[in-house]
Amino acid sequence: MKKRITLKDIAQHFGVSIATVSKALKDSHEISTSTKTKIQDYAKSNHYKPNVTALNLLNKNTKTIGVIIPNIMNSFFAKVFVGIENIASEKGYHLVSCISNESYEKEVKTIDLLKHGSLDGLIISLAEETQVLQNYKHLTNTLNEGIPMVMFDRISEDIECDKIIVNDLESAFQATKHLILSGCKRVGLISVIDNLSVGKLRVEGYKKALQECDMRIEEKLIVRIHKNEDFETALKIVLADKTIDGLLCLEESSAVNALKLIKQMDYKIPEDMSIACFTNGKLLQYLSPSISAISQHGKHIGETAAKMLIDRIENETENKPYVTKIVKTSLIERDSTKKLN
Amino acid sequence: MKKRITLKDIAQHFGVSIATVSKALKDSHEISTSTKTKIQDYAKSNHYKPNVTALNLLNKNTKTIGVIIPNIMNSFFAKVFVGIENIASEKGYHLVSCISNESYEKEVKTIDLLKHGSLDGLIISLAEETQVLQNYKHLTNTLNEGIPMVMFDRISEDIECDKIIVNDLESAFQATKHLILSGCKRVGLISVIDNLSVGKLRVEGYKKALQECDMRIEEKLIVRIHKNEDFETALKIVLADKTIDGLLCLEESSAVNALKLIKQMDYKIPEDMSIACFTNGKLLQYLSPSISAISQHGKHIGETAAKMLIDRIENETENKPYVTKIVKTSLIERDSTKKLN
DNA sequence: ATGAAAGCGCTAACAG
DNA sequence: CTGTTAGCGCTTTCAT
Repeated sequence: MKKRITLKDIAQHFGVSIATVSKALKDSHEISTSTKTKIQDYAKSNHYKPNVTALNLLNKNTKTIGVIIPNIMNSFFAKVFVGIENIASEKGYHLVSCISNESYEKEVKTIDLLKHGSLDGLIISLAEETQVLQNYKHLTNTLNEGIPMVMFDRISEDIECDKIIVNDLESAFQATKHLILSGCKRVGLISVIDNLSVGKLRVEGYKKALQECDMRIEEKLIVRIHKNEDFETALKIVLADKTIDGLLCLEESSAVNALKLIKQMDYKIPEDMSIACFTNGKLLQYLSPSISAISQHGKHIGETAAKMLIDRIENETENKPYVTKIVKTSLIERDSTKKLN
Repeated sequence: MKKRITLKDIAQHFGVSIATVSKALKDSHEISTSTKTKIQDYAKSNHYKPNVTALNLLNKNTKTIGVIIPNIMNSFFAKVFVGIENIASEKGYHLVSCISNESYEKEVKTIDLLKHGSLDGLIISLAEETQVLQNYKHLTNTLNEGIPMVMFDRISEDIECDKIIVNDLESAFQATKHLILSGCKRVGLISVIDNLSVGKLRVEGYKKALQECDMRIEEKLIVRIHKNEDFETALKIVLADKTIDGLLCLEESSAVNALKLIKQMDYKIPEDMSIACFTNGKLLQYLSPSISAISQHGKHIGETAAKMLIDRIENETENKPYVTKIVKTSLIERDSTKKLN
């Protein structure tokens, strides 16, 4: 790397002290106009740029936020990331971003790498594996070391920090009710995220809706599909029961997969089967039929998370109590749950 | 932020010098075993972590790579990002990531923010606006300041650095030929990216294929739709010509949009109209019919870019000539271009 | 108006 | 074996 020009270089060039140069470049009144202009001109034409690392060392902050996301190919997380980036860049913060890839080990390693002083704060959504293991030591340690943290979506009650989530239970409740109101008599649930906190909450919301509508909760209608299991097989087993006429999928990809398979099985949608799902990805509106979905407002979540964190970083003295913000989802009704006349 | 423990703190605690502590923690042979163990134990139980900023200042590197991407919601860029992240984290580099949002100004601002010393290298794909303005001063400056850079996909010939691209021209050529071989007599082209270098190359490839097949190149079959123009209107104007029976879309979203509209116009696909497009997003395989697409192997591009950059960073002395790597795309044939019997 | 000195946290050469 | 010193690039008192 070509050596960058420093204050020292400029000082030597003019035979003045480093302090003078520093002040001159800051337009300090302590320095005579003539020295100031000659130094400023020289600095400019030689592309002097202050060394951020040195400033960080001095100021003990880095204007950098760490972002740990399970999977950027997931449209919800991508949207959150966009939101975080919006606010961060607006407020002059850098984003050091990592993809945990749902791995506990990667998450731990990443945090370890990040927190060694190069970071003012952290925004994180837990890896699936971490939620399964429920081992949060890497996070509590980070907090104990005084690094502010905001968790979103996949959080843990056991960690004391600011959080931002959606009303998962209620959203599932509403979506299920929507399916029932659109004519479904027997609604199944498909979860490939039963390991996640949000997955469990959504199941509860589903159950609550059934209860409220005086429909029986049948465990066999709740299909939990894990990583190593075959989606198609699992789906077909449930759908052997031909009275099922509605499906709540707890995330986008299982809805898309289900739609494809169900169409192949010669169901008509929504006539024979209605489908709704969580996470309003771009995909859903283009499918035939388009799929009704719960929008989690990812961008807004990201923006809020960034604001909360930056607020925490910049007002550390205040010692505000931790808050958990809840973002209300929106149900976007599409053809897959069209009411039949 | 709670104050982190430093070498100085440890030194004071034991009444030894900072240097001794530093060496002890490095398990230096210069230090007696007893001092080493007591210092190491104390450091461990007090969660001593070296201050990375101080080390960066000392070593004049940051183990940090800047990544500037036009839009993370685009599946190609998301895949590239995943690839970059893979390699970077494997080699112990952080990623400072920014989304330019296709804006020249954001790109310039970002680079300005990043390059002031907190960054060992940069990976970038140009914003659309930047490619239109063809103003690359922010990039050439960065290079002149000795910061290694790798450009991918949306590059400029005017910038001297390592690059990695796909064979856009040839890919379009092959896709067009594929449309023709599957029975199309008159192939239109839809470009919403005519501003981009890659867009222009793809048009050339399309033309080349027509020529080779002795088909006339008709400018009116080449639809260039810009940001402020209405996609639907533009598409319908071309499709007033009912003899068009094939469509090459230069990126994913226009293919998806076109499919939807064309289906609404009661075309049968692929019987009446075949469609192929660039960028193999997750969407395409789930549409009815599924759309044939050119995979640009984003993840591989990302990995390659990261490797090239890190190589450049870690072997700066060598002064290797700049290379442009070309990644070969793959055409994934799906139902939208099924050959008719 | 300018400069000397201390210090941010750490390392490394050199002394003792 | 341990300590002193200088220095990475910069800012900020405090002298002069």
